[in-house]
Amino acid sequence: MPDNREQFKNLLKQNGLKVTSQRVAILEVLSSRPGEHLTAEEIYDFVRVEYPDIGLATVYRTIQMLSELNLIDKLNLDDGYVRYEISKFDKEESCHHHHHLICLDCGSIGTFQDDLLETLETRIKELLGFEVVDHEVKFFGHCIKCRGE
Amino acid sequence: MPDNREQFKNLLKQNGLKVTSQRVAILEVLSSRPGEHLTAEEIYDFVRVEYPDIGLATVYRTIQMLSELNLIDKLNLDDGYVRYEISKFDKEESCHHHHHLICLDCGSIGTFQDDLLETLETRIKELLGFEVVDHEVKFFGHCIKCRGE
DNA sequence: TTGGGTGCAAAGGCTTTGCATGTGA
DNA sequence: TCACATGCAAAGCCTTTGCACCCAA
Repeated sequence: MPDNREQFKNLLKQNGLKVTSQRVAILEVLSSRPGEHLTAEEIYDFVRVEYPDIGLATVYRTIQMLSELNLIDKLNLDDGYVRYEISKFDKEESCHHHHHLICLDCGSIGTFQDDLLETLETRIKELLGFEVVDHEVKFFGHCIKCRGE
Repeated sequence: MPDNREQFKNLLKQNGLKVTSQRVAILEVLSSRPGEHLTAEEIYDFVRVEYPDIGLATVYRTIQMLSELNLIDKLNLDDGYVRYEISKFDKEESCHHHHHLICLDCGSIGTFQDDLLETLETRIKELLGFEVVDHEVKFFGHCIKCRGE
């Protein structure tokens, strides 16, 4: 998406960051795979197809930057890898992330959008005085495919 | 709690594991600090007060075992440490864990028990055919203490 | 020109593993 | 006795960092 790419370049400039081919390529890899949850190593492998000379350290550094710019979301499944996916919203609006449905059988990662948690967050604020600004929800279970088998 | 300690010893025996003073001591440390979320290193430091000769590897191995026996729960805050706390239920009943309220200001970790998520889980099953068996929920925000300051 | 970015390799830091010794049952 | 558990140290493994070179602006 050339439009998004322009937005990205502007965002970099706005933050005093330089537009490099590596950064564009890494965002491109993530943008072209929405819903996939890639590890740094996997991103590295995808980017190397176009940029064989890129270093893994650059991937890590760019990932960190993209995360701070809220362009990508982190997902930790406690398997030793941190995974990343492109955010649905480019700006840092008060967007609550979707929930992840992790299949214990095949390892697939589904998603689910819901606003029921806001009820919960209101209740937490009323009962405990804790003001929620973000949340992270993971559901573990069996996906429809694995249940059928 | 001498009663819980007996239960623990029996559980070990039932699983063909030996009752050692190190294992008892480690569970004791976690049992006596409910609601605290200790790293392996912290557990190690506490246990060493009574057992100065214990090895860090033993702590890691015991933690893993306790986790498999569902006696302790894992908590990952993505800060490089995995934390552990004693489970509320000794047996592996269908107990859904409590939610964690993580203060972005002071780092304190509160908890919240709720069953609203079951509604959500029912909806997920109906809409997507995904059968939830466990979940993990973290809320990030500002605790009542930090909000007052 | 010039300060941030990159690649490479080395270092970091939590966790796991190998192995000889120790110890519950 | 003997299989499992422990301690110590080394190895693993993902990630970060140092540094010289490079390149957008």
